[in-house]
Amino acid sequence: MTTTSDEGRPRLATIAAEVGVSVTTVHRALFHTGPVAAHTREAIEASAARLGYRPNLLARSLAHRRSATLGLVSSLIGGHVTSTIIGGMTTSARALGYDLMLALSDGRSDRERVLVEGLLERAVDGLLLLPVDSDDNREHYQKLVTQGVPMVFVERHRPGVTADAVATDNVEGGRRAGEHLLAYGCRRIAFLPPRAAPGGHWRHFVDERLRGLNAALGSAGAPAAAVVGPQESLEPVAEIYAYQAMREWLAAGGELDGLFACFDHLAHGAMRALLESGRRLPQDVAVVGFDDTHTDQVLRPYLTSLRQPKLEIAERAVRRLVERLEGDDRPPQDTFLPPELHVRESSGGDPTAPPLGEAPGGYRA
Amino acid sequence: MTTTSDEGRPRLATIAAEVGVSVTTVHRALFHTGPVAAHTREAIEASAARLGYRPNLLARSLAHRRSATLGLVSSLIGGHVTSTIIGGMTTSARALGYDLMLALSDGRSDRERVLVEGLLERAVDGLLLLPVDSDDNREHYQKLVTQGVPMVFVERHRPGVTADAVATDNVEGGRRAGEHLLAYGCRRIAFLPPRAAPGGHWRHFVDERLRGLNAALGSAGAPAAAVVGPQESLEPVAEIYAYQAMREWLAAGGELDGLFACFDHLAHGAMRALLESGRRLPQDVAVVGFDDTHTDQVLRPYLTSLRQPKLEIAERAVRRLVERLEGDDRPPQDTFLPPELHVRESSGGDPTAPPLGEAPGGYRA
DNA sequence: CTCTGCACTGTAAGCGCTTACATCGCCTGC
DNA sequence: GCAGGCGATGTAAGCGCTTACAGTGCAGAG
Repeated sequence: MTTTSDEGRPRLATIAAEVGVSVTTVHRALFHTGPVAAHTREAIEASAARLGYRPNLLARSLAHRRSATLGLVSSLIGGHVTSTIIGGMTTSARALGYDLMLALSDGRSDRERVLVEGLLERAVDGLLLLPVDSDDNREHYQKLVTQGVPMVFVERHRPGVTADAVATDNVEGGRRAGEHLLAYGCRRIAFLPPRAAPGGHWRHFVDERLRGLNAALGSAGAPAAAVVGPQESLEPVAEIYAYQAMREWLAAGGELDGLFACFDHLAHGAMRALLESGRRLPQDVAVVGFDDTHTDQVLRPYLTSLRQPKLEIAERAVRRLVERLEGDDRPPQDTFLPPELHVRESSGGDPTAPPLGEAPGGYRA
Repeated sequence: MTTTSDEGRPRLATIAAEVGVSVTTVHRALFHTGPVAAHTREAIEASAARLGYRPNLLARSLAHRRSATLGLVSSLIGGHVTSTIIGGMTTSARALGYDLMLALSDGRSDRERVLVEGLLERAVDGLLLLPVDSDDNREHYQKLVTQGVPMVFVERHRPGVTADAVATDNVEGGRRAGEHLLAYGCRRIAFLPPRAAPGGHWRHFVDERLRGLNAALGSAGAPAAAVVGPQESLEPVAEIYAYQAMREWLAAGGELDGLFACFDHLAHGAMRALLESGRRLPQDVAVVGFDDTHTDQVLRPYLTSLRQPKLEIAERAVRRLVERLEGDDRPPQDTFLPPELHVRESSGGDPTAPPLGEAPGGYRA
């Protein structure tokens, strides 16, 4: 069970023996934690270099009662947004002297609990949470909060847990989408949510974005958005689900001149269905998505989309957590950052504006 | 610097004191490492449960000289393939009792070295490496190998390092693409590599895929593939780069009836340029990509693509590493897994086969 | 010339868990 | 009735690093 790499791994004692001083002195020399005579220090540093000494952070952590490690629990990792945020957090954390330990729940809330416990056993100093978007673990998280485990929720609804959160302002995103579609002249605006995922995964996202949309419509005196369904589907690929849902909805007599899709993948599938139905985009239907993926700039018509400030979210979440670790005990706080609207061809933006070159005014299949 | 959550955290000694036995006995009871009288065990378990005892894995690791943690160093995380593989590895690792510690180099090889050192200081038992695809760190890795650090390279070329590797068989992928295009009737086949990335990032991928392609062409007596350029570009988004490169190449008189793009994002951009040039896909030009992203099934024409066995790669890499940790010392081995070719509309596949419904035979912009 | 102070070094007691070794009954076998 | 064995428990010495507490010796102050 012992890794071969540990066999003769040098430690402080190895150097101490070589140089002929105490372990304490070696420690002081290498970690600058006390005065050491110049020649002693040199001898120690030389010995350390020659032996290829590498401190054992496990031991340091044990002694310090601090591991300089943050636990990261995420329900998913594959998506553009999530993976960018996770990447940003590892980078931000490292800049502050912390490393990240990654645990993926694959969307299962029972597993999530186990993973969190595992991270705590590993003595992470705090938790960054992108959990499953369900209420199953509310009590568990709240209990950890009362136990004093520092945690920050990232891009997720916190089901009644008194902890910090940093997230995109989805309501504001919905509002901006709505205002934009209204300004473009749309009057019959539809909303396309994802399929009802097992466990209610995206529920809060969806609710918030729809709420913002309807807020905008409402204050302009426009009717509330129609919701494109059916949402019960077994199709797991968002694009395909959206294509099917939009087709069925249109076939059932759905009418619209504007569409806000809950995220880009859905918009892409829906646009395909709209184009195939003979509608022109954006003349007949203007479309707005959410996430601002690269595909938006390749798939015609170029998709108008809301872009989350992903790296800023990552950076703020990590910073907030580290502040907590370092003693800040202000009451937990929500930080909502508004997404940026990028107007493109699909909702009347300049079709030549995207980098892929000129194109005809409207776009048809 | 002490996290608040550590204050009164129960330890073995806490339970021992409560129950009135020695720490050793508590240890034996909780970790089933020796005989304990039934009533003693019950009392200990009850106490542990009431106190919410959570073992400190740091201490265990220190004593065991084994952390049950694998270090994962990746140059990137955002992409579909990489993030799926990383997700698969965390899952596979956990199934074998290991956790993953994630470090991202952002494509900088100097940083990569630092990250690897950091992970080793954290006493990870072994390394999973998806490093920058350059030779900069060859010596460093080789030195670690000689020091006995167990490591497995994943989806990456190992520049002369005697360690295990698990990766897609890119040469075979290129060959399959070539054979497929030939069978479809293509005679003037072009290859679209990514822009020359700073640091030569994708170089080995690219070389291998091209080599396979040309191998297929060669054994069929066809001329070698033309390489679409210019590859010097500052455009970082692959789709956009590909669009521009293909346009320029066509404008400069490039001719082709088949295209193998080094990965799907490139194919998407290139197809846009081909369609805008008036060519029909696949009648005038058949296109094959690599990665099998979801976009392939939304963007018309649906793209023929090679799919890496991502989860199998993840699983095998982790398994190989764990085998090493547990004493297997067979000589390092390369495992290459062939990608699956998924034939779709862009190279003559049934245009109705993809899930998005029927479509006309050819496709034009 | 003694005293204070500081630069330098060492000793030892942890951090929380592990484990080799020792102890003490008590049961079984002859 | 006693050796041997085994079950149940304890003692203590680590794992590698940290740190409070003590020492040295030597400078400069008084």
